Amino acid sequence: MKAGKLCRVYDLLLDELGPQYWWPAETAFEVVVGAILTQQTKWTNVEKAISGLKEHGLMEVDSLAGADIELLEELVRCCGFYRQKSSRLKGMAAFFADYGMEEVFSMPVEKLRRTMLSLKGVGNETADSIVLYAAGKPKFVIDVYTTRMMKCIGIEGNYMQLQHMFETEIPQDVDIYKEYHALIVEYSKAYCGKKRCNECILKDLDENGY
DNA sequence: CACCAGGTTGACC
DNA sequence: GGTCAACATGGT
Repeated sequence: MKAGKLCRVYDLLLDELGPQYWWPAETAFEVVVGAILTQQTKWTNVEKAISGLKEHGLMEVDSLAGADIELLEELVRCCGFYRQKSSRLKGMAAFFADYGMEEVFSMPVEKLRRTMLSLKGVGNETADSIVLYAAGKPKFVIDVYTTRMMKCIGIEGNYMQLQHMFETEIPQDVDIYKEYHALIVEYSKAYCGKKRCNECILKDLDENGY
């Protein structure tokens, strides 16, 4: 890609794993729903909830906004935090029903980010996932895997610091942002335990000439 | 049986 | 402006 450390890591991850083509979803709205559901739970649980929502015709703005809260709780229970997630999904849908998803997603990146952050249940990571993967705008998503991997190659910082670093050191490209985040997650899940985190990435960089 | 998962929130320094 | 328990289920 280029010469910086972050670019070399990207090249290594892409070579080892190949493109991931995130986010797995049929529609932009499904990305938003998945982004809330996947918080602190495994994706397999989210898939179950999503298929249940689809079976009940709730994977669309208006129907989800008007859904019965007890039915929602039942459908998303497999994702944990079901009381919070059910009401937050409904609140999110109500917001998009009011303002229109097209209208909202056409806002400039930073304004869209702030708007998403104003929703209950949407913090930094979820907001950025929505901006990048649902609205298709350039925002780099930081998560626990990213923080851990950066720490292991000698880079520490809070969410906004790490995000700023990524956004200034790699090309500002939506597809690269999408792939990079996905690659970090998949690499971490595949090769790195909770403790010995990403020690291996340093070895890989050296041994493979990145 | 203990621990973790593609976090966020509100309370409290 | 940081830290921390609470939120909850399902898999290993």
